[in-house]
Amino acid sequence: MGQRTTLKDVAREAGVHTSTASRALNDLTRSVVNADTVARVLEAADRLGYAPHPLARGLRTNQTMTAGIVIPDVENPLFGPIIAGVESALGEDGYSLLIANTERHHPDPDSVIRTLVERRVDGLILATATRDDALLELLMSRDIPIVLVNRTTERVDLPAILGDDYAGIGLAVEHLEALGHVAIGHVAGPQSLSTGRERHDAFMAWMNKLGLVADGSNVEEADWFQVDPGYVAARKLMQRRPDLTAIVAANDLLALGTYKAIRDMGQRVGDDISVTGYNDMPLVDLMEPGLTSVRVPYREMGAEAARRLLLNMRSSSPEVTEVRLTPKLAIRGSTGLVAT
Amino acid sequence: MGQRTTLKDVAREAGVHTSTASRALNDLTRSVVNADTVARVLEAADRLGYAPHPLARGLRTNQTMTAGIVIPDVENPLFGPIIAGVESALGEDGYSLLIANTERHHPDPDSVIRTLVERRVDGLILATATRDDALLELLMSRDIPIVLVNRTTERVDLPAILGDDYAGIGLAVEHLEALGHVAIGHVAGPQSLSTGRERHDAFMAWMNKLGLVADGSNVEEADWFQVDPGYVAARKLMQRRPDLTAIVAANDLLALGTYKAIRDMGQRVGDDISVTGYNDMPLVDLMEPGLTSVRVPYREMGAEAARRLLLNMRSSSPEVTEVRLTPKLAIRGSTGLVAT
DNA sequence: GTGAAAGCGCTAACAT
DNA sequence: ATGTTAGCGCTTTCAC
Repeated sequence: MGQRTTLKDVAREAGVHTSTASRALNDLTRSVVNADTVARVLEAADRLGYAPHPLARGLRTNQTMTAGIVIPDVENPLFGPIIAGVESALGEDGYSLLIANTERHHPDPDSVIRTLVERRVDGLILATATRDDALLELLMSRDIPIVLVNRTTERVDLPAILGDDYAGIGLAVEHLEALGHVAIGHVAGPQSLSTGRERHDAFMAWMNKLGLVADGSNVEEADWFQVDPGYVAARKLMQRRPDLTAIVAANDLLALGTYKAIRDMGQRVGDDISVTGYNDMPLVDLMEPGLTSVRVPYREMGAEAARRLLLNMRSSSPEVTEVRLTPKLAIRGSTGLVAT
Repeated sequence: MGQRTTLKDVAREAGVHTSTASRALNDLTRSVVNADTVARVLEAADRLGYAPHPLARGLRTNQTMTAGIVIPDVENPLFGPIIAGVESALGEDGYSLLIANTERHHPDPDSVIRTLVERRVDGLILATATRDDALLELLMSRDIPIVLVNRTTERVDLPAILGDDYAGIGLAVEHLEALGHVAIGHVAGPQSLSTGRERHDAFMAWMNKLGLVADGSNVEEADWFQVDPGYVAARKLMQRRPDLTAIVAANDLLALGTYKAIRDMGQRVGDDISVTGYNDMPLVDLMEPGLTSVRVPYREMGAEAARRLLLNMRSSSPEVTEVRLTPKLAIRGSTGLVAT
């Protein structure tokens, strides 16, 4: 109830000056203090249940010991694991996580980041595909360490922790090819997003690599990473190329839209036309048939981003490496041997 | 790059003392300052891009302008909307949100909350079912305003924003009864969680209210809110009561487990046995058949919790009201007329 | 209506 | 090895 115990209380209790108590409590300066003074201070701190005031400390040291994460859409289940990974890795170093949600159609998405900056976060993790605007300038001019996660942008000289979409799409295409599929189509995501574009490019590259035909007629772009756009795109694709026996979708929602389109055309998913998704979202294993999907280690991605951020916050010459995490393929009923 | 502009800079620029600048910048004290002095200060602040240092201010005012939210499992898609609602409502009042994840099987779940308390959050939203331990004492002794969200506990004198499970289960049972179902079973959630218990009690109450038999033989408890425990419980239930034509599951995952069990026994979901879920998670509409489910306004729940918290942080006599938000029923293919 | 001065709790440069 | 002192940037008495 009453006042919280301060360093002064601890110092008085241990019979030393506050500065000595401060030094004794700090790992880095402890060595300079007499061993049994340290013991006395620690004991007093412990007994009084002392916890340093983060604001006072931060004001002095110019660090808040918080990082911020900017999420484009917290309601997307994708970000849960990322947040969990970030929070957990930051926590190990005593950092806390401030969360900011940039809803779609947010009036001023930048204000969200600005708020974080004004909060004096020590670092920032951006899960938003950052566009090339003044915002990045602001951030970099403030010398706030930044790590991108999941999506990246063109222009940047920023560290990014990403899924290896090239490898992931490769898993899907190779799996289909091994099942005998030759006429394989791609329901692509919006090419304005790095994930959409990269998966598309990877698809083309793998098709070529495996000697399969990819002339552009077997690709259709969806407007948005959602079920309905996936349905629309898949329909177009199948009407143009009725010979396709397999479709690689750029994410799970597009794949589920593709399910619908396949059924609409009187075909069976997995038997007549194989489908693969991307992300392995919760519940896609329970669809009928279960969706074969590329699983991206999102939690690990978040943790890795946090670790990179911690490193760069400490270092004066931050590394800008791009890390690609290796995905796995979860094979289920939506893919099967090519119909003969 | 260089130093950030401080209040001192603004004051100098406006030709006034820092204290005057402070008063001019603060909504509450502005009235006491000469109108054109205010204008001069505001202009200077604007021109210099001044943003107050939250740590300095917080140290002085003893407020951090942050709230914390404790989530039992960020990876559960349920919490995305809650977080979004909280963050958005807090943001409107200038508060930021610190997130803390208590994974299941976390070695020391309390340490998570303790961290938040040491961070001096101004308020706390708990989405965890708080057990009756010393922790709550700590929190209440610190006079930190708390709001529970989604789950509640027995003992407490704490405000809580919850779904109206009684009404929600009522929607499901009445819907089934209207379809002609009489022999209705319940796959219950863990009775140790408030949601599990409340939905169970609501089920019994509604069955009685509608004059349907609920003798306990038509209820089976699942160990955990997951698909497999749901499967196990549903199987047991159907073996004991082969006459059931409908099953109300305590959440969507249990309902999907029930799907499996129904199929295992050679029956068809929706045609032979109707199933309802609870929560209306993403993708359950795309299951085959689409799951009829009780939709809880989680985003609104989060927003409401944040608003209550803001109120209680301001007030010296916090309200401890419990708010129940009204759910809706999303009707899909998993429920149909009783087989004749 | 405005300025002067103190102080929130801590750390760090300087002195001893 | 410890104490003294100053100050991070702000708000808020208290004077005038």
